[in-house]
Amino acid sequence: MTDRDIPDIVVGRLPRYLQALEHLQLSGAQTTSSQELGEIVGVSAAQIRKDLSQYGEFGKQGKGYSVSYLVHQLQQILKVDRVWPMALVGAGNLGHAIANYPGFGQHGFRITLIFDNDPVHIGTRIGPLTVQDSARLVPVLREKKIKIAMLTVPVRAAQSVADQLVEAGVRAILNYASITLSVPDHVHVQYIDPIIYLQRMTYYLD
Amino acid sequence: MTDRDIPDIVVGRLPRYLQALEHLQLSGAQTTSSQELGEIVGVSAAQIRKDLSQYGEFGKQGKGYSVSYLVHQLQQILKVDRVWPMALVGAGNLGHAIANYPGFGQHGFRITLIFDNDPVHIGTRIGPLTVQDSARLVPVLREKKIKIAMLTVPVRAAQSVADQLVEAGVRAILNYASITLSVPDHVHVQYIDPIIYLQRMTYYLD
DNA sequence: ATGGATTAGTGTAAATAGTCACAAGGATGA
DNA sequence: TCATCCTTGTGACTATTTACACTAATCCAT
Repeated sequence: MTDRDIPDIVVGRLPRYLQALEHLQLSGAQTTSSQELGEIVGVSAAQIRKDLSQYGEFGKQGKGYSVSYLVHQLQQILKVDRVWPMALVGAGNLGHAIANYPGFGQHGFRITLIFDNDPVHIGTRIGPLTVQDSARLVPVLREKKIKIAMLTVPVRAAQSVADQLVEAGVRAILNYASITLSVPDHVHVQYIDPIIYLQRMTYYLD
Repeated sequence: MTDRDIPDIVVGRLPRYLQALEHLQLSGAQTTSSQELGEIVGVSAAQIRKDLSQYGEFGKQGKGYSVSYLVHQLQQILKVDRVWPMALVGAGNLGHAIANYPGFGQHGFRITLIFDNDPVHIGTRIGPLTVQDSARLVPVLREKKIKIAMLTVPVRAAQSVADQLVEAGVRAILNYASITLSVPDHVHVQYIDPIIYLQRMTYYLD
């Protein structure tokens, strides 16, 4: 079902479909169509149908898609039909904001560990968690079998922390530091850098 | 020079080249090559040469690129060779973290206005700025000719705030709310939603 | 029941993006 | 000076992605 040869660009759209479907669900919609969904996410109806057809037949001709069923299917495809424990490395300003953001838990992503290398932060509490010393990062992540980590450390520390995450068996890194990380092929990295996005938009301004 | 028919996907890579070049600059490098740059950002050397060739000839055969010259050129192309005043709408947790992040200023993006509609926040200070009532958003942004805004409001408010931003003449929105915004063609939107990125990675996990 | 309207899934064509390989320009060292 | 080594810029080619158009299934109003 989830063959590896489905292009990454298709995979990248699935979470946006899911997001829109969950909003539809909240607003009480029972069914939707590729047309409607496409208008919400700004993608052509044909594109959505083709993307979904990579994984099966989820709709009914003449009727559309059952919202709850499609939500369920997409959750399975994206493997978010379970709870993912995550580690957060970096307990600075951004780290705190992220640790306190309820959206992760609402979508099955649970921050279970927070690390920092600064003695000022180590031992302090953020919500229900205590900030641990980064020195113990590798053994702890290994033992807890953590597969996902978020990186909110300064640029100068990012690559070295990433190396440790890889060593600890982490397979997915959400990187907030403004640097391209070098990791093995089996590790996935996604970048969140507001500057990059802003520069991408100023290009089009006068 | 900056023709509109240069594909968006090319434009999207330019900020990453610039980021890498600025790091090279900090580490003291005088020149670089498409080869080296490609290794840093994880893109083929030919891709980089082709992307840059859309805008001119910036390198020297046999020698490579002058780092500082290419930085300068990319800054011009991306229009970040100036200071952009920005508005921040939403003074919650995330809004505070963003307002206090020094990276924006370091790259020529200056947050000059902060808005919120919650009386709890209105009037409070964040750094040198006072949080203003969202009710005054449109006239104030118009008067100050603000072209870029960052959105850190709850999902339920995001579209309505976006509509106001458009009305106020904003041309670029960096949206942190997990919803696809509907805006006119002349307004650019970039999305920062960690859940989307995480789901994109869990797909590839076991 | 029936005809018209709707909508999914899909094969094919078109458009877009990326890779490759090479000519040409410039640097370097004997 | 001249031969060799680098590295850019680019045209041709390949691969990928998107759009289009059509069939078949379903719904709904009459």
